[in-house]
Amino acid sequence: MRLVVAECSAHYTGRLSAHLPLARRLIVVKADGSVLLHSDGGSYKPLNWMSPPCAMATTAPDDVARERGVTAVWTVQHAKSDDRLEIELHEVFHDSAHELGVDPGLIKDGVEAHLQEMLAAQITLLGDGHTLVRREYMTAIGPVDILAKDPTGASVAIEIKRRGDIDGVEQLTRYLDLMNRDPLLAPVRGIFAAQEIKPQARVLATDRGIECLILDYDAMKGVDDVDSRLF
Amino acid sequence: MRLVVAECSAHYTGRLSAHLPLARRLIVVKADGSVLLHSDGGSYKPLNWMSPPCAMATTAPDDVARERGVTAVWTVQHAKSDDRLEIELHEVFHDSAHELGVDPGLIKDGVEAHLQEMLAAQITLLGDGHTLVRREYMTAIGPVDILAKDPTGASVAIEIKRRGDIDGVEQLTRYLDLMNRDPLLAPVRGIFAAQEIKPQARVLATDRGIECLILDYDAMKGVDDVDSRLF
DNA sequence: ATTTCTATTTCGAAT
DNA sequence: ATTCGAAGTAGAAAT
Repeated sequence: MRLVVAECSAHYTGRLSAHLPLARRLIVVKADGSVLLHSDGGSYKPLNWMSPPCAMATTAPDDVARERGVTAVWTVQHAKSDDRLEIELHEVFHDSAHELGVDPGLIKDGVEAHLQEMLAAQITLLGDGHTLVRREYMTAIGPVDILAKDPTGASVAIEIKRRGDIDGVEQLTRYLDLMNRDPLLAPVRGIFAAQEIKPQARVLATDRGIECLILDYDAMKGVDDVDSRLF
Repeated sequence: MRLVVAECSAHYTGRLSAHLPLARRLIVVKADGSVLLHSDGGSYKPLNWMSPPCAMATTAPDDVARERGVTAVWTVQHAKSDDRLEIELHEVFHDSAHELGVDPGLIKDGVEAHLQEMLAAQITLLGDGHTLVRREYMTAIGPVDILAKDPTGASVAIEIKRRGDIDGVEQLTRYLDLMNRDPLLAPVRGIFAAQEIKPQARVLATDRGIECLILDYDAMKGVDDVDSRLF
């Protein structure tokens, strides 16, 4: 990994064209050839970048560029597309190289799958008397997150999202349309369950007779932990 | 901006929990307090990070940690949420600070808006005899990208995307449902136009009687440039 | 300020 | 290898 702090400008052409005016920035050249151009603010997204696989060519500036104070030109070309990033370096304030080796990578936990597990284990959150039929109930157009039965024995299809927006309602609607054509299942009621449900999604769901359920991750996790401790 | 290359491990808790095992990495601390943890590969996304606004506290390791080779602990706490990133530093190979100043920012061009402009200007791409009614035709649930008329005088609603996927078809379907209830407009035909259309989206569109149109950005841009040159 | 939508999205899983 | 959905999405535009 090479770290360069320099006054520079940049030009990207590919999916779109973009220009970065002259300013002092951090340039990171990774071991795989990818390049990041970072300013001293914003978030983790660079101002400009080139993803691997790509290769960098360093050339001397032409006379016109040298007049403008350019000391070197880096052309980073993507290997598979015609994406290209051209960086004009002016004054260089820092330049160092470091051997980092391969990274073992990130280990995460706590996402949609976990919500599904916990709701399946705490199915009475739907109301007393509800029972779990199964998770990932398979239909012709894909798996429904949870299939349950309500106290009267009627089927309930549940779609789970971390953030409930309109797409999730559309998805559940397609499942319900299909499942309600199956005489062995029909009538199937729908529940849209998420940690947060956007107003537009709630309106659409309600309009289609789909119930909305807010999932409290921490509360469910608490119950889950208590359950685990009982063993 | 501070650049540190060090052997380190990290722990994030917030929207999820994640752990980063001990390895040599680049740590960037930006002027606004945000922190990025980069490995020597992958894409522009850091392995772990903290977005602004946030604050970093440096503490000495406890005895147990010092036994493990920890030389310092950085705790980065988000100012508005309870997101927290904890970095345990072991051996430090590089540590430097740089004044970068405010960045003028990126200037881009060539996106969906441009596709819409060009298609409006080259409306006969829909077929000879088509005429433009207007761009951003307003309906109760939002603006349709382009409203046109075909050679028979029938209305045509066009939804434009750079990448056409199932959501865009759903969106156009909602517009068509609504517009076809208006006796002054009905019948309204739909065209789904995009630089690329995913197979699933094409199937859904076709099933709903919506025509698919692939937009060739470069070809349209060429025509656009020629048009411009005529002035 | 809040919501919605796009992205040079990136990333991972499933097909 | 593709396709599809989720993201600690981030960032911009519209409300």
